[in-house]
Amino acid sequence: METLLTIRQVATVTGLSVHTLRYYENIGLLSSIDRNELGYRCYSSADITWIQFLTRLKATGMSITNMLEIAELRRQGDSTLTARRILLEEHYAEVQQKMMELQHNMDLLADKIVTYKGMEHDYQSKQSSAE
Amino acid sequence: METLLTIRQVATVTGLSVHTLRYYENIGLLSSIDRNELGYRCYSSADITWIQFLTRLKATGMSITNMLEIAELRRQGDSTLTARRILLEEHYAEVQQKMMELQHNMDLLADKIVTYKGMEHDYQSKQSSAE
DNA sequence: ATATACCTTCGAGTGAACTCTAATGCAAGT
DNA sequence: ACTTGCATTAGAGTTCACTCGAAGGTATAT
Repeated sequence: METLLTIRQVATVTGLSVHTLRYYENIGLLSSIDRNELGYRCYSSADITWIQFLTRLKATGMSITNMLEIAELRRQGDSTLTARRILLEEHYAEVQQKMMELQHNMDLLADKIVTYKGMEHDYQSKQSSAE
Repeated sequence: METLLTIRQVATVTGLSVHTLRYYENIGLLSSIDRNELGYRCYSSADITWIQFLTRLKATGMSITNMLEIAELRRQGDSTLTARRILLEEHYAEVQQKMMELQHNMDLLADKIVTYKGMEHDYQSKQSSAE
């Protein structure tokens, strides 16, 4: 028999808040989380895996709207595997592009830091010569 | 005599909107933009350079609050050069850290894409054997 | 003279992604 | 009996960084 987790346990495991887990279910990112006899949510290990996948998409900057699109396709079954894989590949390519642009900006920032060091040196020379 | 730019020209050059330029001035990211006889803003080339620097900080994910801190130090003159440089270095280190984490998540996403391809293959075999 | 195309200010509105509150209920511990 | 600690729902509030609208002024073009 599979161990089922409470919402609080899932929050601890995934790093999401209890609020966020309910929010994700409300908007349709999580579908059909089972309830126990008291109406409490019981998460299966498949649910945890799916939440961790969503977390990874979020960590790479995917919007909730795009995650919803993938969640909706998943609900339709294995016939949508290719469609989902293509969405992931597109997202991957976009993020790679953004990372390259970010690295460029970081290089410019590094240049600026060097410039600052030169200015600090000049400023300190001026201060000491004025003594 | 230096060429001074209108707010619209600055918007075109920097890629920020006219609204955003006024917003930045209101909150203190831009200080003492000169006005002409009609009260219109006249941006100097030093102003443009500063705006482009802010744009770069923004592109690397710096919050407006942190940019304000740097802008405030800049207003106090060259004695704050070292303080500003240290803030930049800290920001740089944080972003490098985030980029490493992002790359890790991207690697996991790439693995997932490979998994999907295997699942697609299995699904297609099953479909054709069921014919 | 009037339309257009700018500019000004202040302050309200937007969208994303949560984040929290209120009202309510159950069930085990002291 | 009552507190604590968890759960439920709907819906309101928050934060960030803009983004826009209203009301009004000025200068050039027709």
